[in-house]
Amino acid sequence: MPRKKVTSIDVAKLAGVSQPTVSRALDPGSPVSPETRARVLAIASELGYTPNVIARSLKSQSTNIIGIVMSNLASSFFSNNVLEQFAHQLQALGKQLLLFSAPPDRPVDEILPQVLGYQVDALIITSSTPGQAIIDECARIGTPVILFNRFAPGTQANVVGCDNEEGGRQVANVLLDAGHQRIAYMAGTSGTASNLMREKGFMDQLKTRGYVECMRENGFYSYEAGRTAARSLLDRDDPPDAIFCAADVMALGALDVARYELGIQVPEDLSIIGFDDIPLASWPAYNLTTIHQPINRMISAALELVTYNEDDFPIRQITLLPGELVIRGSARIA
Amino acid sequence: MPRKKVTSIDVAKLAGVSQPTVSRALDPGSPVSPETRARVLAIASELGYTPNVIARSLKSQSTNIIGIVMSNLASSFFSNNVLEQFAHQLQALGKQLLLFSAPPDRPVDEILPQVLGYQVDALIITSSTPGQAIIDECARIGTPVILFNRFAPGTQANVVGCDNEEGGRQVANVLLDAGHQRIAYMAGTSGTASNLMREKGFMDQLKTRGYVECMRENGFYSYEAGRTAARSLLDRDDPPDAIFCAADVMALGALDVARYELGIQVPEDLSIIGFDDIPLASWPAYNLTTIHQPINRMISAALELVTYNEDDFPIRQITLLPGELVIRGSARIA
DNA sequence: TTGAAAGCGCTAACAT
DNA sequence: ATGTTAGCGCTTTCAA
Repeated sequence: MPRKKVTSIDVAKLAGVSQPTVSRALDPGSPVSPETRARVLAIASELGYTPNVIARSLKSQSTNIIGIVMSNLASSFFSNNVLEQFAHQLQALGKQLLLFSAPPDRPVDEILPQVLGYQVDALIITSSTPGQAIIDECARIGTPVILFNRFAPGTQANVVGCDNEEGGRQVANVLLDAGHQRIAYMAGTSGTASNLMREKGFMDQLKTRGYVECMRENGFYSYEAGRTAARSLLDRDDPPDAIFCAADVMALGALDVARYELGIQVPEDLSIIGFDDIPLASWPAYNLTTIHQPINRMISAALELVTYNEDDFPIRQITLLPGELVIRGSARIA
Repeated sequence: MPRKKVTSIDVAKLAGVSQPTVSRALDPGSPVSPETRARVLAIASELGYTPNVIARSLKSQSTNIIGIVMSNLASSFFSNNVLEQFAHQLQALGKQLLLFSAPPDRPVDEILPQVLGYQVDALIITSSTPGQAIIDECARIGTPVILFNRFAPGTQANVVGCDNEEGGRQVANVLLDAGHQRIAYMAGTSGTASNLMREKGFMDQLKTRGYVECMRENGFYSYEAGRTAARSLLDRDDPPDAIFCAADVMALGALDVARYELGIQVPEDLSIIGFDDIPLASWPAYNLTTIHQPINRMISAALELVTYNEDDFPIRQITLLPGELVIRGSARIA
């Protein structure tokens, strides 16, 4: 038995037809006589023939492959949900995901040329923001780029995300409304648009309402970073009575440090609010008050951009969907 | 500006060389005069030329794409770690991951032909076990298949996994050693090899040591299923004083139900032991005693199979790496 | 309805 | 060291 894939030529020979006829028989839209089609399909299935998608792509200039660039897959507890949703929805459309895991310390631009080499039909980027050059190149060759929860000021890329800035403002409001006096912001991975916008909305709104001396601690989107940042904040002489964490996973770290390392009562002595509403946030061990990202609607919006017609291409779209405060038990608020 | 990818022909024209020379200039191993190579590379980078991997694959019969089939990406808290590791390691080898998310309720065999259509160089399967026909087909065309923590009795596929059976035995031993009287097994997703083997090792060892009346509850690899199963077990007239959960994520659900719904002291009144050692297991809110899966070594072993030489193909390999009991605070054991 | 022919962009064999 | 030629497996004109 030869180590060889079955090709349409093999099927054609056995069926006594030409090779293109095999192609047509497999394409429901093509005109083939019912008998021929039946015979070809029978032989194809008998031989276990599967069309070579690579060859088809070369000819048809469309791979049905969507490139997705992520980082934090293991640590954020948010990306994995996003990824699974994308995978399911795209598979239903007959499209596949080519996954690129971006090291958080290196610019995406280094791996994007590689991704484009695979002739992906679209590119979803959920890690850091790519440079202008790459985005221009994608526009030139007609490859849609969707920044998912990433914002690239001044570029032509499409953006789908949660309205992070408004989310930050909401948190500022509820904390001030509840009478918190010493408020802190625990930042996420620096340079990410999500962190920038959440911080901006939060800080701006605090200032607007006359609260200016907000504490701040650098962080990173991970549980451990949340723990570290929480220690810094809570060891101060004037520790905060409320912390807004840029992501749920950091908030969980902060909660654990407060409760199990420092013996601080949450929410009695300290309010903690997160952002994302990951599944863990609702578990009773945490019961985290947070801003819910409308992930289903965000995915749907992204998918529309993935599949839009090339003619629509030059239209740049920015879709920011509102988050929603989910009140649980980690914050003393009205 | 034309909506068209730059091809090697474009580069060739501008450089005043033939198209194959462009190919050679980009391949460090090919003989090209230094001056020519420099000129070609300069022009290529100026035009933003990226080789078309699809075309290359068609010719070279190797795509550098590895197919990976997963389910539970969002819910298990284990798969996402596996996936990220694979992605990183494979990228370092210049290979990419084509991700297929398998619906848990449908057989993998339905999507595998589709995967093979992409001419993947290897196939990693971490969801359910594929049928014999597909595995034979892969063997015939020389595509390595690696079952990751899945076991297909009687097939020729390669297997890499944790020694689940031995892990189950270890748990049986420590629970009996500590004098537990009413022991229960909380099963994972039925039909998965991991669940089968863990249960077998556990039950067999209990019996060997004279304990026969082990309770049992059906479950599924998710937090919610762990909660549901825990309620069933703990609502019994003779509730268990120890539960071995087939996966950490179920154990976390069980812990939360015990503590927050039923007010049961863990580990004083109930011992809970999991399997996997996911990151959450070490968080102080859970502090779960569990069997650690040697995920790094499992990934390495799988990667060796992914990249092995075709000549080695017929050698089937089964690699079972030992897990390790990690003693934390959720079980009253010696 | 079907077959013949061309070609997607690249690599590999051969020739120079 | 470089150019010429062929061909990977498929889809897509174009004829018949």
